[in-house]
Amino acid sequence: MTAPLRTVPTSPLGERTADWFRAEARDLPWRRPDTTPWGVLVSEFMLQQTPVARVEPVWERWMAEWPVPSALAAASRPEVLRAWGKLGYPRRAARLHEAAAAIAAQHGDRVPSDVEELEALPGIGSYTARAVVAFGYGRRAPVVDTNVRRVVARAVHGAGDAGPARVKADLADVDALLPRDDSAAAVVSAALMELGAVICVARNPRCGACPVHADCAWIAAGRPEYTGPRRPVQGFAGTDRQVRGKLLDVLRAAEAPVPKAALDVVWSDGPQRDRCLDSLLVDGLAEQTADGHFALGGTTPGTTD
DNA sequence: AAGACGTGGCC
DNA sequence: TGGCCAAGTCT
Repeated sequence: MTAPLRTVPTSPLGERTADWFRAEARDLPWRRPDTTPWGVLVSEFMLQQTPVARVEPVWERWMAEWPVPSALAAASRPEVLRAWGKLGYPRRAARLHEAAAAIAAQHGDRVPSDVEELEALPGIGSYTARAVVAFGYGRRAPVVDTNVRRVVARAVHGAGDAGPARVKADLADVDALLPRDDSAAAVVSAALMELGAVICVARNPRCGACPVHADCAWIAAGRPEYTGPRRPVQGFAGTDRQVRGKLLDVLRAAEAPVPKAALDVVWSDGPQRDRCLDSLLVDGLAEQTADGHFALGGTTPGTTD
């Protein structure tokens, strides 16, 4: 091999993180070499705002039951919601169900490998689209999630934490860390996320074990504390979110449609309860049967025309 | 463009 | 104990 005429711009940060990742990456089921892009897509839906440990068992069962998009598309909405279990944010399950139907019907049962096509699917935004391109197809794509934003904020910018998203600038920051080569870039993308997930964590980062501590702008600056604006922590107790959760919990456990009285017992505030039940109907997570009972369900993809 | 949207574990 | 946090998306 001849040496390149011009030095390829490389990032020590990206390369060292990738080396560390190749040696230390967690053995997660969706990282197995035989995982399909569909398996990656399912994992990304489940991992949105949800810890790895809770996702693992659900992902295993899900992929055994629905190994291809068309299989999920053929399932009923109640089946899908029960399989989702208590992962949280059940609208994700509904959107994954709808995305599967679209992939089966419009993409020949093959998960798109193009960012724009992916983002056109329900429940898939900037992060998930690029994660599928990188981890499902081994292609170069800047993957920006909360972990990566924190790593970049610290290691590159020397700040204590990331602050509010700056979508374009964040993408550019990460893009600058990726090598040109597709598969090498995909490894760096996974590696940056892993670093943020296990080493460069939000509280008590493990800088002593960090593969890039020598290149870290935050350490160089003396690990200054983050002073910028914090996203307000969302309350939960007493919110519609909690009530919806309780309602759905009853419907998930029920083998047959339940009378409204079975739902009334989970929350004493009547108006709030009714509002939440209605929102579940609107979201396609619950449905009312002809005899006025309630059940898991709602719009099933493919049944409308 | 803030705020809604579940659930549970950790310190 | 209770705030904080966990691979976001949508409106």
